[in-house]
Amino acid sequence: MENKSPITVAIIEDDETIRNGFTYLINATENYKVLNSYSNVEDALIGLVNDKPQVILLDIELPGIKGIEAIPKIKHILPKTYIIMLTVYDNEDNVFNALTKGASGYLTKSDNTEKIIDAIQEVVNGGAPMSMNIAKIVIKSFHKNQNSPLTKRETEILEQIANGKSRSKIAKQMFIDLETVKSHIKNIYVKLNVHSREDAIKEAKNNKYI
Amino acid sequence: MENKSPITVAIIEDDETIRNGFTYLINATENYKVLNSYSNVEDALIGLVNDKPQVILLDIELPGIKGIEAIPKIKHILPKTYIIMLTVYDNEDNVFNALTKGASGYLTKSDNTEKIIDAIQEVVNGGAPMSMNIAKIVIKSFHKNQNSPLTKRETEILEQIANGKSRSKIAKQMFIDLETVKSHIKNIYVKLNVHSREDAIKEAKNNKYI
DNA sequence: GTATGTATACCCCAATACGGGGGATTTTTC
DNA sequence: GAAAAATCCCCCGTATTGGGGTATACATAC
Repeated sequence: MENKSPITVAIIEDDETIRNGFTYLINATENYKVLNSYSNVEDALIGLVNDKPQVILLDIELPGIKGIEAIPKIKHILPKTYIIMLTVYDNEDNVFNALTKGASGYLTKSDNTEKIIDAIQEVVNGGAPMSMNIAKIVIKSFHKNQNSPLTKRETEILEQIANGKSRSKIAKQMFIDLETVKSHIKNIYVKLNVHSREDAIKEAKNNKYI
Repeated sequence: MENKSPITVAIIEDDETIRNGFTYLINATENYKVLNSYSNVEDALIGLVNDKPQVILLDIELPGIKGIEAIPKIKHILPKTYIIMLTVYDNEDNVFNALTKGASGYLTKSDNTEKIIDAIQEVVNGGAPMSMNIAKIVIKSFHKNQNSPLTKRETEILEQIANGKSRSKIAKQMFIDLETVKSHIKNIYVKLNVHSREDAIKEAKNNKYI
């Protein structure tokens, strides 16, 4: 298998020890090759154009341009490159920001170092490698509150409101009278202790009622 | 370690071969015990009250009440029980429905059978076990379209609209004039070829512009 | 160095939607 | 059979909406 063209990787990580460690580990693995490693995003954006790696390991805590901000910049010059985030912290905002900006994987450095090879393989296969704690955060973000004060019908209507629908559209779509929708909305406002669509949506999303 | 109280599991799966296979596999593993297995949700809902398992393996394709509908019913009687979905299909809607209703894990049966033990362990540890293809679907749902026709400012405003904010609220919050917000919204409508907030939100979400 | 795109701001208008006040009836659920 | 949920009705004044047209400052691009 030694003739197979290797999976190419680039590393952006300011800690020299970690950077060299990963480089060594990856290069020591058959069919994997580190094309280049960078200590900051600014340098990386210049070098990556020539490297054209399949996978980039991207640290979040970097001097200058942060890892999160780097994602769209990298995607801009290398749209097909897979980005795997590396970090010591599992900050929730960072996780969702990185994912919405286009990261394909997210690993915390507490992971066994060897897992990085599996992660690279997985991402090349179209997968989405995540550390256990990251998977937990991601899945939890989907879970709805089982203790919503809203009834089923009220929840349905609030969801439609959150989709920007007017009362009359909601009425037509649900085959009920406009007045019924108004009644439900009034009840929703009382239950959530709000006085506008905006606040109702905010409150409901905060509490994961919708 | 044999004296440690085992992790208790229940199985809801209509295929007898699979059901018995999992039961055997789990019971054969130290510190794991299948309390009961059911071929349908109706029976399970009666028996589970006494079983009180820590983890439930729940098939999606079931006769009568489907696995997805079973989740809230199970959560209702056993709020602390972890539910791991089992299925042969990785249908997207099913994945998101199961997760919003409270499933903690999602495995496709194509997975190596032994992985079920790891998954049970992971879920008990507060994790979120997923098959590779499921992780991919979940992560992909976060990715935004990098080819949005909307400018940065337009995207910001459309996000606020999707949060139910009025033009005037958006103006105040962004420290710009109401008329400026109106101009942006007009441009958004032209670009997305829509004529209402509702359609703009729908179009933007469909294309993952927001 | 001029064209393009972006963000900003202004005016006018008619139609609709909104939030809040009150009350009533039927269907479902426990 | 009591309680909760879903349905429908009327009145009111204010705010919001979508669409028409126009204009300026600024940056970047080519």
